[in-house]
Amino acid sequence: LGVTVVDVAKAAGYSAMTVSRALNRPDSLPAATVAKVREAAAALGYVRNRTAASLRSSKSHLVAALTPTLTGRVFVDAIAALTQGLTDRGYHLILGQSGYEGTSGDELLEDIISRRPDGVVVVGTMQSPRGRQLLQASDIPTLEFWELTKNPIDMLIGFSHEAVGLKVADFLAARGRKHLAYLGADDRRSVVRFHAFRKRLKRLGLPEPRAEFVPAPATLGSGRRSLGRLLDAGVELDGVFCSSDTIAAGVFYEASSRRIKVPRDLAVMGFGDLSFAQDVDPPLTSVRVDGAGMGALAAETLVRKMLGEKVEKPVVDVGFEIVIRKSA
Amino acid sequence: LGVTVVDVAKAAGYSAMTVSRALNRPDSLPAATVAKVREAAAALGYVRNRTAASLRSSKSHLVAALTPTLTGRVFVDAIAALTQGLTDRGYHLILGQSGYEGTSGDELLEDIISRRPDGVVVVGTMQSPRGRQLLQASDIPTLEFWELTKNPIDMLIGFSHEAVGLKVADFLAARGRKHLAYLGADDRRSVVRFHAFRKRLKRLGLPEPRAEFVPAPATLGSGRRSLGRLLDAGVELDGVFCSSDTIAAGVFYEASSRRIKVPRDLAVMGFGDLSFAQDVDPPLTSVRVDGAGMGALAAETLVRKMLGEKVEKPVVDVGFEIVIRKSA
DNA sequence: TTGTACGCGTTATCAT
DNA sequence: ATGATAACGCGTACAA
Repeated sequence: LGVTVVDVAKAAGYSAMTVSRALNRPDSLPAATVAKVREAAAALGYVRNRTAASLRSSKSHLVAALTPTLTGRVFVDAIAALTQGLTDRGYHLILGQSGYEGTSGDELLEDIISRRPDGVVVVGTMQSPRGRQLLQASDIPTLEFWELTKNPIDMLIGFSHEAVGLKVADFLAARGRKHLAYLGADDRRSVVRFHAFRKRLKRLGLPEPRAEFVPAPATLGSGRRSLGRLLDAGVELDGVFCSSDTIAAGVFYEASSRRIKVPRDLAVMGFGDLSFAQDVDPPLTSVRVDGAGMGALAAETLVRKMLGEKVEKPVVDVGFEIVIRKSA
Repeated sequence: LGVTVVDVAKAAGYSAMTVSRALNRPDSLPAATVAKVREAAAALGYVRNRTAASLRSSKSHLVAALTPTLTGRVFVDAIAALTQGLTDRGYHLILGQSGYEGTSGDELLEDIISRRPDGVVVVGTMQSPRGRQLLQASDIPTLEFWELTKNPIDMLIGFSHEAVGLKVADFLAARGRKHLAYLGADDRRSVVRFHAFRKRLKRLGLPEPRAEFVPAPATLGSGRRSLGRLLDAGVELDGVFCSSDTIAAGVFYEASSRRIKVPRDLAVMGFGDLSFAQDVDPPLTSVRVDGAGMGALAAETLVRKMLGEKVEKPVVDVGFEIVIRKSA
């Protein structure tokens, strides 16, 4: 592994430069030369050193992702697609978790920048002012991911959690539901959906919705218990909007154990359209978000920018879709 | 961002070397010197360049993870814990997905090695001979993760999928179940569990278990349909072992819709002990694996090795546990 | 088509 | 306690 281009050059009877060229841009040399170099490289077990290459060319071919603790199926799909898209284009993804409070977000960011990534994906949005400044000063192409926000640093791919809340409120209201509740995790995006949900209901002249929040990540059990609490408190209810399909599944269980019929007595909406949504009883009406698609688009967009091409649409709202099944 | 140690040195009235020392090993200098250097660095917005540092010191502080397409909750927990453990110790994780067949596994590996990671985590085990050779030749500390195998390259942290199959067979047999089936995804580890399961049943003199495999990742729906197929075929059944809790949930649904009582008529065992296992009806008996614990241990072990310390137990079987609830 | 000289930013090493 | 020098391995820029 201590083999360098110079060693390969000697073995092949060329100079280091020719080796470099043969390996990186084989088209610019006679096939014969390339062949000899490749042979020598293989014989010596040469593996190029991208650290050195990065230093010299100031291109790291590295993209850093800053994420809160990864959780949620759709989200994992998105990261997987992002990773794949980058890998396919010759980039590697390095992961930085901003979730835990061990390192402050800004420390993490500086840590990341010290690697001189060619691009950065910020999941959620960069809150800290110093962080934003650091990113802009470094003029590293930056893409915010997952949620639409008002002042993107540069590129942004996501969907509007507020729009979700509004649309679901309309949807349930249009179906004649009046006494609604929101059951969700307490992460920020879920809270945003709730506020929009409430706001729209108010505008529609419907009663203030009840809300039950539980610590993320929400589980089936917490959904079950959330509904239980509401019902035990005697709250009148004919529809619930859950912050995840998992919670909705819990609602199904609790409703069933109390002989409450879905959707007759209670309309249930989930979020995420997980794979099981179509297979539960009744099939779950949910909000679908294309995580994998977002990840792939993010990879493509970011790479384009990193290559210096112009990105025609730096901000993309990928939207969402209400998948209507039987539960609401 | 073009600020270098030399710039900081000038501003602080020292040499580049002193700046380097002040930033990296502050203890080795007078506090006053360190303070001045820090001040100058902050004023100039200096962020160290680890690419250059890596090249010179041949320590990248990078760990590469080679994973099949990430799927499964427990598994994601493990990766999250691994990332966190490494980050806390000053390393970054770079992700390489071996799942997709776009790049061959070996290409991916060479790509990874070109970054000169200080350590590599192979999820699952390195199959390809050339891959193994590449890793051993490079003498990069390597840790195989997730499943116990016979010839680890070096370090290994995981559990025995074979042991799971055996133990579950014993468990169901001990409870008097005789006509068993295995419902699972077709990934390799699931298949290993099945073979062990069958082998042990045979030794116990029980009938050959039926098996239904579906393409990974398995969903609730596929579990539901798998059971349906067996039942439609008139197979006699008093117990099933599922390759994931998700499949088991599907079995619950199908059983319920056919008026089959769990566990009276049918014992159901899951795998993974996902968060919902305790909240379904009846609570699901499952095999628990401590993903987060494994990830944390892997980080600790690998870092120890990378620092040149001796790793007393290079191979750790973290085991598993059957969590007995009501479904079996 | 191929080679030479130099520099990327840092740190190891030896000196003072 | 601090500095001078060189070197890590590669690619840019130019030359031949």
